[in-house]
Amino acid sequence: MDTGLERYKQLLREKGMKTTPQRLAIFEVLADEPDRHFTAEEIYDKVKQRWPEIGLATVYRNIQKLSEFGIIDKLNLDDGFVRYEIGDPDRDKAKHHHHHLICQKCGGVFTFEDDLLELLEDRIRETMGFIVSDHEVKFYGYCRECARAQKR
Amino acid sequence: MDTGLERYKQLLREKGMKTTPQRLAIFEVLADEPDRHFTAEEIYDKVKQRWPEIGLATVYRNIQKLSEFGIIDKLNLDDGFVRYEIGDPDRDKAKHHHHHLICQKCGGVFTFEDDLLELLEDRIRETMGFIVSDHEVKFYGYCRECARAQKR
DNA sequence: GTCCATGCAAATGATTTGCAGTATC
DNA sequence: GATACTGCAAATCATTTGCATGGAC
Repeated sequence: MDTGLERYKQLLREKGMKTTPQRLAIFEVLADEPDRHFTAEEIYDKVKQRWPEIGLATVYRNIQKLSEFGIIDKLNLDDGFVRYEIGDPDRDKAKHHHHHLICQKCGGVFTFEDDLLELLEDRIRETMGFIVSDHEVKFYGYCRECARAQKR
Repeated sequence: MDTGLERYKQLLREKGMKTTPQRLAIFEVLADEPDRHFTAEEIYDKVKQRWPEIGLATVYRNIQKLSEFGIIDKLNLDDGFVRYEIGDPDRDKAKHHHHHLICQKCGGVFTFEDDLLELLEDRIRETMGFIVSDHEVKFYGYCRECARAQKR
């Protein structure tokens, strides 16, 4: 399975950055579980299983780079942590058709694919002259499970 | 002009909270400039002009309450500060038809009114069983001014 | 008079930074 | 071998909290 590792290595080379094992391990942790939304600390713990000597600062420094490169996406769930998830490997310059649904009961985070927002972005350009290049959309509410439990 | 002050006082009474001058001053700062997105520190500075003895902690404690009551809205622009703006005084239970456009060049924040998202929310309920009760939508890009400047 | 609220200072906790040693190219 | 990277510890900085005093009801 192509996890994008090679592409990542190449990108590092292009940028004059070195491919350290820690750096690759961090990437792999994110790439291995594309549906999770990792805290820096969670990434740290996960990487530590294979690289016990790694420091938390290294994780922070690298997720920052990863995020700059657009390889991972930042996500803020307003719980005091910045979270990260691996980006879609084959988005050229396409928008993220990817929103987050946050359950206010169980705290679960779900994703929803959609492209309705492009319509909205067109509308924004037309009426405001504002050119949208990215967006972040969060929906708060109750997931299927919790909504069902609530109804009784 | 009805700023909602009276309604706020009444709400405080109902909740068994006291109407201290600091508390009202904080509310007024937010209500006076509905289009601004205030940092806690900014609110503090503003209130300080009339109440020089006020403490920053008091501001934090009160905006937290205000936010719980739904009187002001939290807003995270990912710049390391939580921001606040006064909510729409006559939303009963209506959703916010109010999105934020953030210019990546000048840092300006604009608002855009729209109800297209309700369609999306219906779709989310139908396909995922997730019941949306609120949302936060941010668009990043270039404002009219900066887009124009960029083009040359 | 009771109880909530305030102001101050100290605590917290996620993230950043300085620096000396280490590994990659 | 030069330069970027790491790990550690210390620093930052927004926000929270403890506590004694003060004010609203």
